[in-house]
Amino acid sequence: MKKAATGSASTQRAPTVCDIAAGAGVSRATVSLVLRESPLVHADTRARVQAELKKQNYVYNRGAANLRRRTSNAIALVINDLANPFFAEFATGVDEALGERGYVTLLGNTGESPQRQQAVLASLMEHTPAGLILSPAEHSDAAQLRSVLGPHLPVLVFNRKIEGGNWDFLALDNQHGAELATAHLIERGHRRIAFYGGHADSSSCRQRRAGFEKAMRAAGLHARKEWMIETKPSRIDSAASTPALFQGKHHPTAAVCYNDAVALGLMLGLVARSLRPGRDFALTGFDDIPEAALASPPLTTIATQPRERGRQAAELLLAQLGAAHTRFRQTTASAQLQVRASTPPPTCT
Amino acid sequence: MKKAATGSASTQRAPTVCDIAAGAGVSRATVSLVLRESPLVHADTRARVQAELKKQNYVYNRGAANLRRRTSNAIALVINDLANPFFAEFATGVDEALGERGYVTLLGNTGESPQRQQAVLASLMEHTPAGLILSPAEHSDAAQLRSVLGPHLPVLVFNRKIEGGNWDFLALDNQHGAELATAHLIERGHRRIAFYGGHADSSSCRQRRAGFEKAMRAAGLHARKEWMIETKPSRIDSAASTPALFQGKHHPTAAVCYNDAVALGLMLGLVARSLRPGRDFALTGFDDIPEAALASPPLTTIATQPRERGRQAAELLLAQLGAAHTRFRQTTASAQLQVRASTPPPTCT
DNA sequence: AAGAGTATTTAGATCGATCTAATTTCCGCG
DNA sequence: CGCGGAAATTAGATCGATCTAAATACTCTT
Repeated sequence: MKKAATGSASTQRAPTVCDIAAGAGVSRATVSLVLRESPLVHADTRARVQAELKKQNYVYNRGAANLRRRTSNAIALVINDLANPFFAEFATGVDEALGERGYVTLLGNTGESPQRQQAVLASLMEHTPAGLILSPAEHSDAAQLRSVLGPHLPVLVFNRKIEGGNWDFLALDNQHGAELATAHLIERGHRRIAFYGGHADSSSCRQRRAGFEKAMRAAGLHARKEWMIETKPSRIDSAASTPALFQGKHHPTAAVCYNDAVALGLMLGLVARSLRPGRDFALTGFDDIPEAALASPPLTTIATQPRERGRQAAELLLAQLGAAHTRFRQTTASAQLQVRASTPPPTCT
Repeated sequence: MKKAATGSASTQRAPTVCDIAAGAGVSRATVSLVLRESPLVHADTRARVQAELKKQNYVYNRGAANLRRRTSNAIALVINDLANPFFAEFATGVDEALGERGYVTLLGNTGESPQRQQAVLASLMEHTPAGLILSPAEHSDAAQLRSVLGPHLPVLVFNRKIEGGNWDFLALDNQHGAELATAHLIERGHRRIAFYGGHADSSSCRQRRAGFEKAMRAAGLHARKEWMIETKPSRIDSAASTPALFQGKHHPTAAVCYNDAVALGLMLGLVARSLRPGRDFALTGFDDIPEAALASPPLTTIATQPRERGRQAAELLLAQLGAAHTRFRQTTASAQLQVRASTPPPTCT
């Protein structure tokens, strides 16, 4: 009510616990207790302090609090390619789940550059985050990472395993996913099936190939070397590499693609050869990005639910914060087959 | 080299200026000066301190520094829909530009909810960011925002003007963009053109409609009320609303769509009616999201270069930090017409 | 009405880096 | 050799909230 007091506080600088304490006629300590909702303070006092907080439009200063508390409510989230819808969805899920639990997201994007990743992490570490969710850039080095992160920071690695890094890891079930896709094609009657796209030296590609081979073996089929084709995991390169599928005497009638981007590229490449995807040739993707459902024909794919993975990553990390960390653990998120029109039976047997 | 010293520091807790000072035989103040690259300290001393910093693997504590300095290097970035590739690209651009200038991004996502926006902003404000880049949720309230943000925080609003908010504003040239798209269709020979999609009460939709009407008027054509169709700005709802275009006696031969998502949805809706987009019906989008180029047919659209806008937003905000803020200013980013195959001339006139 | 026991409040030190206002060191020159 | 002034360094207070340990205020009980 007293204009002078309110006025001077709001125009000068942000009010502090001191100002509130003075206004409410209590000590700083009491104000601090109210802020942290301690049951120690008397209901009447609490009410008086809270009224004063509102009156002075107080905003809590986490930085100051963290200094003494030695723990913060910020979680660093470092993404290898934020512009990729898959990771944007993942980031959305992380931020959503963290926000619900009262945490704040410190964002960094590395654009697949390990150098930039080091720089970004170093910068974020200065803000003493309580933990880190890292979707690592390709060819990340465990030793380098450990040197920026220090030995104590709770870390959850997503998507790509880091060789020699003992951090908790949330994996997509690449192998099982590819197995499902392959089995689906086999069930539809395909016998000559290729595995198309991806870098064979990336762990996710190796795992998907393994799933493919396992399903083929289980059906008594042979996974031919010349039908294991590498491409960059991009639409463009995938489209350009299409001819590699049709070089020998026999051609495959279907392909399990490394991911949706590759599958969509392959569709373009097929069209360019006057083959109609979903008619003359069957193919599956991986990820279930939004476009997959809208391609023509709609793409049969493996759904990984990136937003859900983001939420899961956040929860795994927060769980790690609570408990004393024992051993590092790996979680594998299951993937589901999403059948659409791109996987008809073969036309000629 | 002395294992005991190094060991005890690294296993106990993070080293502070004190530890470095002790190790290098100087005072905390000197270490602090070295950290801030002050020219006051002697070259030899600087070298000695820096060696010690490296030796103890020191990491700067921004929180502590900010407390005294009353300024931080964190910028809050709050996005209305991070899962949308347009905003994901925007966020990528912001983070990129901020990172280059030594700033760190505090991320928040609101999912178009003004309530969540208030909560997210309140939470981020506790970290005393140096500024805010806000892509506001629909129906954001200026007064509410001002109450969370306080009167002094440098703010840059992106994309949606907030009624009654005196903040710097980076706008897309919605009107001119829509004008370009419309003029392009007219130039191709279309006369019966619809404006399809978006919420008529959103400012960006109003502006795009205004551009559409302006171009129509300029060509002596009439923008029919019944061909101004509202949909949610999503693919699904757009596809479902397609029949609205074909109700009267006369049908449009082309549509200027609110954005790419709407245009891609409309394509689906057309196909469902056995109309071939890019053959029997011409349509344009807005945004030039990556999918636009890969749709079939590839979509003629208005390119807004979201990543570039992100960089621009970051630079505008940082400029505002430097100078004493005078008046609030509006910047309008130009948009370019990107012609692709979705806009043929009309089949029957 | 005093004492035990609980409930509530608080003074003062503390977190880690920075700022202010010195103090100390260094140098050249008379 | 000592003095002035620049260069380099530093002790101690400070930022805002929290913690510790102790003081003060209640409530019963007898």
